Amino acid sequence: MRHLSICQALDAEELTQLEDIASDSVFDERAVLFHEEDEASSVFNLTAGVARLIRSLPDGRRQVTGFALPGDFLGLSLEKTWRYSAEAVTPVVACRFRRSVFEAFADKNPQLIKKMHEFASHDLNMAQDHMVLLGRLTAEEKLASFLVEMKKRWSRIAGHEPGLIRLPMGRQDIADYLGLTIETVSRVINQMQRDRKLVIVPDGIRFVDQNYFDALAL
Amino acid sequence: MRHLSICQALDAEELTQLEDIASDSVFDERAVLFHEEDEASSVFNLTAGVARLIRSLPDGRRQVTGFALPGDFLGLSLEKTWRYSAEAVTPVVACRFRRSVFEAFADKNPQLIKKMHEFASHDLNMAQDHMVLLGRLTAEEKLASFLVEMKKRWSRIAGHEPGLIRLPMGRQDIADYLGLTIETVSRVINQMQRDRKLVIVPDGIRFVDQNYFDALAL
DNA sequence: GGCTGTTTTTGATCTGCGTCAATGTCAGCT
DNA sequence: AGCTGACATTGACGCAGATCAAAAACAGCC
Repeated sequence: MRHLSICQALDAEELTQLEDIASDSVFDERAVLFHEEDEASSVFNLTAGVARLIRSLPDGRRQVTGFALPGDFLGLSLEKTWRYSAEAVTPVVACRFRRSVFEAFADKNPQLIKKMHEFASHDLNMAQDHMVLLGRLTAEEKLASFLVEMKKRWSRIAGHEPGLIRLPMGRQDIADYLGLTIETVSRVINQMQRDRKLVIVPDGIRFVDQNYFDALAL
Repeated sequence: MRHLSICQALDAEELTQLEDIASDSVFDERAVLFHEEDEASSVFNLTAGVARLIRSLPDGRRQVTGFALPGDFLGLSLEKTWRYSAEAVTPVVACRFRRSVFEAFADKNPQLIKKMHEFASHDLNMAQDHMVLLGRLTAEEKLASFLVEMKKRWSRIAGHEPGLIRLPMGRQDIADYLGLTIETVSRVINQMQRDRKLVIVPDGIRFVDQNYFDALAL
């Protein structure tokens, strides 16, 4: 468990204690990390891979509320049940804490709770950005915003290839994230390629005309 | 400052201290409580009235990310700048804390921070619900969900008239909340009235066919 | 009451994106 | 290499909701 960002709040001894209550879990592609409405008995910190966070409607319609990348936390809200499902888009390695232990630990470390609150506030901002995207942007603007977001997020992750925007999730996941259909996602991305705004490469895309994306993105 | 829900976390003495750093502010209809990107120098707790929370795009498109009702807090994320604007939909009375003082107080009361984190987690859930609404529901489902939500929220507020669903915000605000146009909001609500699902009354609506709404709402 | 500005409703028309359907592409397997 | 199943792309068409335009309802205010 190296480089656990939330642990800025802790001193060396506390960090050792936290490591003691953690264990690594590995998930295959498509595996379910946890399911909406199940009891939330764990807190996760993604170490490697990408997961999609999903809310489903009874009739099968899905909204992907976000993608979890290495370094991201799941379950910091400490609610009794999960409010969304998480599924591995690629093979995933996650550092896992038993919820009860993590909570007891947090109760003794006010700085950790404050850090958790900062993370939650950040997620809330992201969620509000995404509401604007879903409610008010066109399909083209949605795709541009998504690609710019992914570029920003990958650039923060050590070992990424600059210039390459990895898109390990499928078109259907992108569509469900942006409130579009798979066909519209495919059409818009391919139109952007025809217009020389980007090139599609294995496992992702590359920007050709960064200005175009900056002008369109939220 | 009566019945400040977050103060469950505090004992009597602490509560007195918190009251000492609070002052009441009054806002006329349409007044701006604070503006997106301004320095967040206050924390608010609505005492009376309704406010809309807004994110705006450079070209004037708006997304209403939420409505604040009596009892709701604004600014608990303790970020340096506001990420959205708040405007009074009706005259508003708010209990106001100077941010620096509130933050210093919170740092000495871990239970208060934990409570703030619970509030933020709840807001995050609401935001995720709203993403599903914006991304995947039809206009009719959006309106039904909105009305059911307002019914639930008013019913928690002392002194409301049961059965009446107050809608103090205008049609444009509802449209910007649901990712629709004002015309579509008007058409759908009036169609529901023609179909005897609800009746439009001064300052709001009343459900006639509760089952219809329960079946449609998220 | 009548005047004025604002908001809501209603109607006619248009269009961006969804739907339906077919074809193409690629990875893994034998 | 050829087969198979999953996923992506492309095309034709349709429709939910947007846009444009006008009328109606309403709230202040003198």
